[in-house]
Amino acid sequence: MTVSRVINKHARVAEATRQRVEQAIAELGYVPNALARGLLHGRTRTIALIVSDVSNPFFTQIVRGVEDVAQRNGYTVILGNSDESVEKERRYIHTFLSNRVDGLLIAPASSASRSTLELLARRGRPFVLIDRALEGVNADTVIGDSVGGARTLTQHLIRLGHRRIALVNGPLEVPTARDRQRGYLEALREYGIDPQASLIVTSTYKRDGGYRAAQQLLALPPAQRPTAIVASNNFLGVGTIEALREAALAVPQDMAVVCFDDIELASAIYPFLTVVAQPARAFGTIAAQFLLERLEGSEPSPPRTVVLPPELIVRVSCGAALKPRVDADRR
Amino acid sequence: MTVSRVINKHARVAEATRQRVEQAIAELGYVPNALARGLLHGRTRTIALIVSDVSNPFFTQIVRGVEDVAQRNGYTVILGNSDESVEKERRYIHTFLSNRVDGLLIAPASSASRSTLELLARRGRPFVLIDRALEGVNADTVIGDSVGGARTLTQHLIRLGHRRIALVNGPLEVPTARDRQRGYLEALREYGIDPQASLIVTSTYKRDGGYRAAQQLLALPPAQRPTAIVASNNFLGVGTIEALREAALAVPQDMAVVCFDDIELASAIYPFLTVVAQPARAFGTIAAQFLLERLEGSEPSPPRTVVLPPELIVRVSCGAALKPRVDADRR
DNA sequence: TTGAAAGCGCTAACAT
DNA sequence: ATGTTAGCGCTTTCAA
Repeated sequence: MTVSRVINKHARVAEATRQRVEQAIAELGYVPNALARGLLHGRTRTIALIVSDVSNPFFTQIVRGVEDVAQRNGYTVILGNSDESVEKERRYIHTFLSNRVDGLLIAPASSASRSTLELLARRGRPFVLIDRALEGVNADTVIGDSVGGARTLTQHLIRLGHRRIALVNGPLEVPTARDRQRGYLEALREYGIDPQASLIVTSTYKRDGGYRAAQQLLALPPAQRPTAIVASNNFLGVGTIEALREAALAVPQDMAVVCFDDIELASAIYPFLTVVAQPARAFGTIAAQFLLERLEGSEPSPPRTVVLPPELIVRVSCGAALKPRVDADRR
Repeated sequence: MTVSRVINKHARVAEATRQRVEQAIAELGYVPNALARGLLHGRTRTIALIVSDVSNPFFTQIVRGVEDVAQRNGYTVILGNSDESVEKERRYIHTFLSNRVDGLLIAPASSASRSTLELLARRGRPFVLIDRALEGVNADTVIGDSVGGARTLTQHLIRLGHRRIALVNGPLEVPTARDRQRGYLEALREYGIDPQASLIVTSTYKRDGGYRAAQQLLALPPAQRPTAIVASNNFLGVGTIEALREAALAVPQDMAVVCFDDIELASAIYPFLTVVAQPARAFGTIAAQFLLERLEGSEPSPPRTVVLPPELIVRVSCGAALKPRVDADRR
C-alpha cells in the first residue's frame, strides 16, 4: 500500500494522496501493527529491563534513567521484576526473547544468574548488566564501587571512635553483598581491628532481613555488642533502625547506623542517616546508552565496564554524637 | 511443522518425534516468536501498565500487584511512566496499541487524559483506570476514597485542637487532588471552621512542590499561619517536613503534619507521621483481575468501580504534642 | 501421525 | 507516483 510510504515518510508520495491517507488514518483510528513490522525486520525497537526489586527506590531511579534514554531514542521499555529470584528472572528473559526485544538490561538476581546469562549470550542478543557484575559473563557492565563505598562507611565510623562495628549484609550470592563485605573488612584491617564473626550477619536485602539481623546483634552479650552498624543497603538500614527503635535504642546516641544507598524520602525528614549514595539514575542512563550503541552501532566492540563512584553523605551534624558513650557500651 | 504441535502440546505426536524435536529445541536454543504468534492470533498475552510516577512508592506497589496477577496468569507486563504528562501518556498508549497489548491499566496523568482515553475506548481495547477516576470514561475503575481519607485526616487534626489547618494539595487537574480538597473542606465545615483561601496551596504532586508550598505557608503573617498541615500525598508530606525543618520548626511540636499515603521506608524510622494509608498493592491486583476477566471472559459487562477504603495510621504516641501551643501560635 | 497450503500485517524490491 | 509480489514465523485447516 501507499499507506506504508506515508507513515514512514518515504517521500515520493503525491501531496494529495498523502492528505487523503492521513485523513483516513485519523478517521479509522488506524495504528500500525508493530508485530508485523517486527516480524519482517527482525527488530522491534523494544528493550527489556529486568530489576531485582521494583519496590526499591534505587532500582526505581534506574528505571527512570533507562526510560528516559529509551524514549528519547524511540525505544519502548518492557519491565520485569525478578524479585531476587533466579527462576523468575529466567522466565522473564525467555518471555522477552520470545517477544524479540532488541536487547536487555539486567540487574541479575544473584551469581546463580550466570548460567541463564551465558545462554543469553550464546543466542547473541546484546545485554548490559546493571549494579551487579558477574564474572565470566561477557557483557557491558555498569556498577557502583561497592568495595570502596563500604570501606568509606566503615572508615567513617572508625574515625568517630567506634571499634566494635557490625555489618548487616545481604545474601552472599549477590555480588554487591560480597563486595561490601570485602570493603568493610578492608577498613577494619587498615585500622588493625580484628573482625568478629559474630558481628557479621547475613540476611536478605529486605527490610525484615535487616530487622532480624539487628535483633540478632542486640541479643549478643553486652560486652560483645556493637556500638555501630554498617547496613549493606537501604532496606537493611531501615530494618536495622526499626529493630533499634523497638529496643528503645536511639540513633545515633545509643547505636550509630550508616548504610549503603540513600533513602531519599526517609533521609529528607530523618536526619540521622549517614549513607553512601549511588547515582542510581546514571546507572540506568549509562547502561541504556551502552545498549543502544550496540544496537545501532555496527562493528562489535569488546565489553566495557563502568564503575560509578558512590558519594559519602554525612547526615548527622553533630558527629560527636556518634562517639560511643560508655553507658551505651555497657548496655 | 510438527514443532508447533510439540510446543503447544497438541497431543497426536509420536513420542519418538517429540523427543527429537525437544532435543533440537534445546540444542539450537530455539525460542518461539511471539510476534508471529501475535500477528496470527490477534492477541499477545501482554498487558500494559501506565503509571504517572514510577518513583512514587505508591505506584511501585501497584506495579508489584499487577505483575503478580499477570505473571500468575501467563501475561507479560509492559510498563510506561507518564511522569504526570498527558503527552507522554498519549505516546505510550499509542506505542502499546501498536504493539497490540491485549489490554491496559492506566493511572491517568490528569483530567486532560480524557480525550486520549475516549479514543482508546473507541478502538475497543479493554482498559482499567487505577487511582484516578475520570468522569465520562466508560471503563472499570479502581480508586481509593480520597474524599473520606482527607476528611479523616482533617478531622483528626481538628479533634486534637487545631483550627488553622492548611492544605498542601496537588494539581487540581488530578482527580485525587480535587477530591482530597473536598474532603478537607467537608471536615472544616462539619466543625464550623471557615476555610481560608490563603491556607490552601496548590502545587505539583512532587517533593519540591510540597517544599515550596510549605514555605509559602510559613511566609504568612504570624497570626494567619497554620498550626497544622494536611499534605495531599506522600511526596508533598515529605517536602513539607523538609521546609519546616529548614525553618527550624519541629514536627509535631511547632507544626503538626499529616499526609495522604503512607511512606513505608520513612515512617518506619520517623515516627511522627500520621497518615491515611491506601492498600496500594490491592489497587494493582484488583485492577489486573478486572482486566483479565474482560480479556478472558466472553460477554461484555457494564463497567465496575471499586472504591478501596484508606486506613488512618496515627503514628505519634503522644497525641497531646499535636495540640497547638500558645507560643507556636504566635510564631 | 505428519505434511502442505494459506494468511495474519507489513515493507523491500521490483515493476509500471 | 503508485501498485505488485513475496516472505518474515506461526498455526488452522485440510490432505495424505
